[in-house]
Amino acid sequence: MQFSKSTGHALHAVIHLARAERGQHVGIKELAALLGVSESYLSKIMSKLRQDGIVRAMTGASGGYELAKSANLITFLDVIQVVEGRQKMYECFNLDSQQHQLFFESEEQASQHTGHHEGNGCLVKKVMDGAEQQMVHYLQQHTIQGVLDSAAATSTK
Amino acid sequence: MQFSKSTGHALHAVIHLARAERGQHVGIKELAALLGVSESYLSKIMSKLRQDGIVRAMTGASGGYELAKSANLITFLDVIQVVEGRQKMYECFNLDSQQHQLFFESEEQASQHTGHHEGNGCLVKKVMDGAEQQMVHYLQQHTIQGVLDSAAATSTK
DNA sequence: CTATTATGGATATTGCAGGTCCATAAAGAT
DNA sequence: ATCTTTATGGACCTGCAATATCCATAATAG
Repeated sequence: MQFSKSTGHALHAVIHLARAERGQHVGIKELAALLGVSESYLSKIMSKLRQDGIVRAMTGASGGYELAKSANLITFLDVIQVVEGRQKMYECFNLDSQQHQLFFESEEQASQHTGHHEGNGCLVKKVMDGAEQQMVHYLQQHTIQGVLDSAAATSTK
Repeated sequence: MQFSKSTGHALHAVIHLARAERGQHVGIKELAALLGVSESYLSKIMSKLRQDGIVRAMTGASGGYELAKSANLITFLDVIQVVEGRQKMYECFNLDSQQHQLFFESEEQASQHTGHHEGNGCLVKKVMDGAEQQMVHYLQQHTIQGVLDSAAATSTK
C-alpha cells in the first residue's frame, strides 16, 4: 500500500516546471539531474504526463517540457492518477462467497418484491470506498500552485 | 496503489468471526471455504492477526479462531495495518535533490538564527501525508461492529 | 544539414504479493 | 497413551508489475 516512486518523481517534476518561467522549456536532462533519476526513466513518466494533458513537450533544440495549463488548475490527484491509474484501491474478490449471502439473506426475500437489490454490494467495499474518497477529495483540493505558495510562505516566515 | 488481496481476506475473515457466537471457535477450513481461498494461505493471514492481538487461536480438535476483543473495538485500520504494515504511503526519494534546496534556500538563511529548520521536510510529502491522514482517520472511525450493524439495517429495510 | 531533444518499442532486472508444502506443536477425544 | 484435529512457522515457488536501460526514429531550431 504505497505510492510508486514514479508518482513522487512526477509530482516533483511538475512542481519544477511550475517554477520555471512561463513559455520556457525545461529539458529532460535538467529534470533528471534535479530529481536524481535517469533521463530514460523519467522520460517515460513525462510522456505519460503529456498524454494526459498535464504538460506539453517540444522536440528539437531548445525543446523540452512546460506545463500545459496553469499550476492552480493541476491538482495532486491529476498527477497521481497519471502514474497510478484510476482503478479503485479496493476490489472485493469474495463476490460469490457465502459471506455475502449471509449479509443479504434477508434482503434476498425483500428483493422478491422490488425485483432488484436495494443495498447491493459488499459492505467491506463500501467502507473502503468511503476511505478512498476521503483521500481523493483531499488530493483534489491541493494544487501544484498550492505547494509553490506554501514554499514561499515558509521561506519568508 | 491498491490494497492487497490479503487485506480483503483479513477483513472478511474478521467479520465472519464477529458473526460467530461468543466463545465459539471457527476453523481455518470453514473460513477458507467461505472466502474461497486456500487454507494454507489464509492461515498465514490469520497468524498475523493473532500476533497483533486481533484474534485468538486454539489448536487441537474443536480449536480454531475467535476474536480477541469486542467487534466494536476492532477498527478497519487495525485489521488493515496487520496486513499492509505501518509504513507511510509516500516517502520522498529526492531528499538531496536541488528541488528541495530551491524550496528552502531562503529558509536556509533564516535558520542561521534558530539553528534548525522551521518548516523542514519535503512539501510534496506534507501534502501526501495529509491525504493519508484523511483516509486513516476514516478507517479508524469504522469498526467491524459497524459493518454488522449496517448489514442488519440493510436486511430489515 | 546538423545538433538537439522527445518518443516509443523492446528488453532486462528485481522485489514482492500471492500461493503451496511440510514438519512440528498443541490440545481434545478415545 | 496415542490418535486425530488443528494451528504454526519455515522454506520454497511463481508470476507480475515497478523499475530501469538502450536504441532507432521523428521532430525542430539554428
